[in-house]
Amino acid sequence: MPLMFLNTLSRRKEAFVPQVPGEARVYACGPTVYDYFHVGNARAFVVFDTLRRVLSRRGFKVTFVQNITDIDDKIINRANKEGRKASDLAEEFTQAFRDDIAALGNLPADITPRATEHMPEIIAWVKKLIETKHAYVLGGDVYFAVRSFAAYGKVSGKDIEELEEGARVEVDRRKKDPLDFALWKAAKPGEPSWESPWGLGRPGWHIECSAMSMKYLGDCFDIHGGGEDLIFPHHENENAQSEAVTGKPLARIWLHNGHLNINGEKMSKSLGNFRIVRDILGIMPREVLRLFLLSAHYRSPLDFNPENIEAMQKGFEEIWRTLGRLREVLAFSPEADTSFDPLVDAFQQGCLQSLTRFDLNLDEDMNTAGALGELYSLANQIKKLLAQKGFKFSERCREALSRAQGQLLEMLEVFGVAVELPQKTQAVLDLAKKRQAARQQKDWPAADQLRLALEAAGFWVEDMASGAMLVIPAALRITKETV
RNA sequence: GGCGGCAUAGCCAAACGGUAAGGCUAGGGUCUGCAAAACCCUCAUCCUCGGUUCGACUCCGAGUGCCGCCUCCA
Repeated sequence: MPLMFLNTLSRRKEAFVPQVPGEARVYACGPTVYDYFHVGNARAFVVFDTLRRVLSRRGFKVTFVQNITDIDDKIINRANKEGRKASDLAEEFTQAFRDDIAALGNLPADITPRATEHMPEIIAWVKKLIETKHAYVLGGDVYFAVRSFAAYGKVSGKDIEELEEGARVEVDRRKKDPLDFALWKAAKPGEPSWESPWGLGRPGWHIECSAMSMKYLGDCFDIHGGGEDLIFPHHENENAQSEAVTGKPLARIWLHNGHLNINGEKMSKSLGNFRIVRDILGIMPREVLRLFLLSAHYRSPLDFNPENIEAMQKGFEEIWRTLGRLREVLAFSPEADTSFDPLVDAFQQGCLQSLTRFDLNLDEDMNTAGALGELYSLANQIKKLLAQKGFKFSERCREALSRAQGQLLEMLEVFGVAVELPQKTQAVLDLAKKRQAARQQKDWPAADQLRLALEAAGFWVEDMASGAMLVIPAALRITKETV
């Protein structure tokens, strides 16, 4: 079964067939560094981080490129407002982006090209577009002529004539066509600028992505991804300025994630209804945020609200608890009793089935929501086996549980969730020992007291029917302040 | 106005023609020194109306309702 993706370009599901067998070259649009990124941005980042994990899991050697736009109107505007140098502002938020994306748990991109470090490549592309008559110079500006590229509109499925009727932008009369967009902008006094054949200036928004993606991934790479609000004009323009020259689409498959809503409305900078990831990670575990962001199919809208987050927190705690129990139980010495072996067979089969379905879901247009269901299903099967009353954990059973533990961790890894259970300190071990002793002597007040002490130390206590006591690290939690 | 998407139980959310995963919540029960946890059981015929089919949540048409893009935006 091949990986399938719904390609924005063709509007249909297509099998993933990379240009170079066994390799996957992926480009995902990164941030414009003029502010901290918000949860809506994070959705895109997490979705495409998951994409590369899925591709890796499927055995592809992935090259993942994510750009950083560090020169742009918004950066200049904010810098001006704050009386700072644009480059300083960009530097600050580039670093913030790197910190936050790591805190989110994303794998670092293989390459994180910055626009300001690729001026020669960008200028070369603009020149090439002028030479091939797809662009023209107006004063110190250079524009792409959309009419020169017959397939303009193919990415977004828009009709060029319709677009013009609805055009809401104020039209620069000098342009040949209202839809023509800037490849190069002449610098205004005081603005950051670079030398070019057209005088001092800076690149337009779209050209950097074309220049950098093709530099690192080639003319026509495998997957290009971003939020659905980038389809037009950003990706449309990126493709136009590339394909006009190369004759090939910039990427074979274009993937776009749906928006993150907040109270039913798109979370966005301009609406002002955004929550920055930096703050959110201060009040909730990143594991919960990631699971939440992947709890709906990537193309569906997803609503960021306290109820949905709380539900995910509960689910995460179950998984955490299951892993905690496994750690405890696997530390027990094996029992000789093998009477439960038939149960073990069914258990192993069930686990394997969950894992298989997990992968099938991911193969099918990266259905993380379906895959998450299988993850829970596996966790439930483990919990049920652990809960067998009087169950003797024979060597065979322990092996099965251990395998299931590995499977669960594998699944979590695809979601970018690495559960690191805190180790029990000597003090905790001592408290646990004392509590067991108190229980054996039926000294209930002491046992309860010790349980409270353990809870204060961050560990849950679970008494098993067999008399054994599990000491499980308490799960990370959302702090009181509601999201 | 143009283009696109979505409508599944109290909430979230899968299923890509064969008779509705999973999570949260809720109710009932079992277990337990207590508490916690755990375990068991219960809870939808899939917006409306037509059509195609042996058979549709899944395909087609119409309607209704949301949402997004068409301007910076992940």
